[in-house]
Amino acid sequence: MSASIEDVAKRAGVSIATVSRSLRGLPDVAASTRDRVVTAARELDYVASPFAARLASGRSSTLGVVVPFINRWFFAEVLGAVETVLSAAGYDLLLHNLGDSDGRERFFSMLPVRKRVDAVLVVSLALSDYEVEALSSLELPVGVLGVKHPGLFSVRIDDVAAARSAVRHLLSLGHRRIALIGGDTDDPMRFTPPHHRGTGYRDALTDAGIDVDPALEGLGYFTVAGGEAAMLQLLALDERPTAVFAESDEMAYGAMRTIRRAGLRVPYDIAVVGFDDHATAGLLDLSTVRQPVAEQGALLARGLLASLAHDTEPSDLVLDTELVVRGSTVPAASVYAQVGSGD
Amino acid sequence: MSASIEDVAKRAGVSIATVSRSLRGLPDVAASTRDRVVTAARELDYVASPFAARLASGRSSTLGVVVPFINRWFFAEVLGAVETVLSAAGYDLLLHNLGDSDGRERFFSMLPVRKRVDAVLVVSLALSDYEVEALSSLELPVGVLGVKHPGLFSVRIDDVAAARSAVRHLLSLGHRRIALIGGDTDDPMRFTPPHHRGTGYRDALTDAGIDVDPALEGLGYFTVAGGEAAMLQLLALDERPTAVFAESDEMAYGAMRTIRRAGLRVPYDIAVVGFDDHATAGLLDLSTVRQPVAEQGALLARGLLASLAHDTEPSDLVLDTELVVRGSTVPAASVYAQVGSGD
DNA sequence: CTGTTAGCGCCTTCAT
DNA sequence: ATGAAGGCGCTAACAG
Repeated sequence: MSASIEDVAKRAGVSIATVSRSLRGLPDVAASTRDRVVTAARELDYVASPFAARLASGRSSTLGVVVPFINRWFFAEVLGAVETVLSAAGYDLLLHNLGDSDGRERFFSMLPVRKRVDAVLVVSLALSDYEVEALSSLELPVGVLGVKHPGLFSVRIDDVAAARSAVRHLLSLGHRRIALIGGDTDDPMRFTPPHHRGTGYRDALTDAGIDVDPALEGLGYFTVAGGEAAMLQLLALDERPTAVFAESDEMAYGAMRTIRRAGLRVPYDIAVVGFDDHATAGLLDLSTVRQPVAEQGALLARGLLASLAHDTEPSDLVLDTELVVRGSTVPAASVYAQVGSGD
Repeated sequence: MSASIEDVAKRAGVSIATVSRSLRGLPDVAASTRDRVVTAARELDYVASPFAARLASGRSSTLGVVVPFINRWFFAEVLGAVETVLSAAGYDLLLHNLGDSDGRERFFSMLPVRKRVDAVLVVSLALSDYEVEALSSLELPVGVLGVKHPGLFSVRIDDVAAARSAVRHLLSLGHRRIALIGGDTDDPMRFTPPHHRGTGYRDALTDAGIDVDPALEGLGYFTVAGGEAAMLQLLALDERPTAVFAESDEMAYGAMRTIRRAGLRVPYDIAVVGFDDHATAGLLDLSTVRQPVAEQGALLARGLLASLAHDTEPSDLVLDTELVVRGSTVPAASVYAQVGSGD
């Protein structure tokens, strides 16, 4: 077996208590003593057994991170940022991927993070009362990304306002018949974005005095393929839209593809705005709403770590988004005429 | 605090040893006793403290998973599959994302998984001797995905053969001037695919009696943007290629985009083959080499778990790949003529 | 089949 | 500034 604290103590000629104090950087240790201990530890290639330390201290230096689908761009991006923060702080990251509603149910009923993490970070789930209660029963700091819950830490963007700004952009270009490609608000996994971004879309239209037309709202399920299919339906309408707001860039990609396949041009026949500013949005010249993805994850992770260190109160942080106008949006065809007539 | 094993023991009227045995499903416990214990545990909402259990047993029921970049499609896909297997088996997953060569260096020198996992799973890294030695020093089962190392478990595909089949496909269509868009073989992160797939490309050409032309090998860095840039250079050649083999679908997407932007047609002016059968390859009608991504992760995870359970010997599993021909590859223009002339 | 009893390796008072 | 000693909560012989 590898070296234990006692081996180090013997080699340094001190007690195990002093070894513990020295190696953890606690005060009240003579510099010379600490040096001897550190040297001995290095020579023995010693690292403390985390389990023994956790059992004795009650702290686990571990964060539980819960994501709905690890293999989607947004979640992977968040996870990467969280991992960076945690590993820099010497924390372990226990990963839980829900996958589907069964996995979700299993997670919240079993709570596999019980007695093994100091805090939990949940990404982009609209939590039910039951789920919030389950998390609260852990009596740990809990952070949620994307939603606000009383008593929980949160970092998010204002999805409603962000969506509104995207649709307003289209309105300002003269578009009046604007479609929505969104997620399923009845999805069993209950993501937060579909609700909020859909609301922002409708708000913007209403504010502009335009009636909301349910026929213009397609379901894209946050995938490229879904965006493609949704756009196909929209093109089949008697009066097709002149612009589309997709609740994610990936759905926007699908929509653009369908539009072009139908022999129409983006943006001249149909303008498209996405949401996220996904890595390839620039390449595809897609106008979109940029949100700070990694930053949300990093800030939430840091907030939780800070709370563990100083017992801070739950906070709610709302980050800014930014409309990025690229080539996929231009004035509606109808506007050219109006402008030409000097309106 | 929450209930401990002693609370359960008292409530069930047995000793803590019996509680331990009952709850872990060990033999030699009377059914009636076990029932009482299980009931008591449920009533108290008891779960064993993993740290105490780990300290006492020496087993951690935890796997360390190391990925180069969590936010790339391939790794996220693998990670998802691994997580599914582990959580089903009651194992915890400790995630380590290397990110860059600094992170990599840090991981292998500090070995933050030390004393906290039962096995380690490393994804797609060409390990240096030093790194293999570091992993071996853990004296744990180690699995690597994508490469073979003596003494380590591995699951992989035959990258050389797979790449060769893709290039052969182009050759069989009559293409003679075939470009490669690959990863940087000098990349400090040293992925395994660039080496092997590049070799397969060159082998296929050589086998067909075609000289390998370094000018036809572009660097796409496994990103869409990189593929785009590499293709731009290839188009600038005096004699441009009639076909391209990209070592990943994402690079192929970039290449296709550049080709079209240049006013050329895929596949008629330039045929494109990718690698992976990425989720959107079908949508983009890209011919490619399908590899079982999630399956590789799942099999490796299961192999490691099996090794923990039965102390099996390290195994090396090579999974099949499959050439998926779609619309991005057709016979070279030159071939039409030949066919037309009755050749 | 069940109970007793050492540890597992460290942290943390409490003394000194 | 350092040491001694009692847990932390469980597992794993060993008895019986």
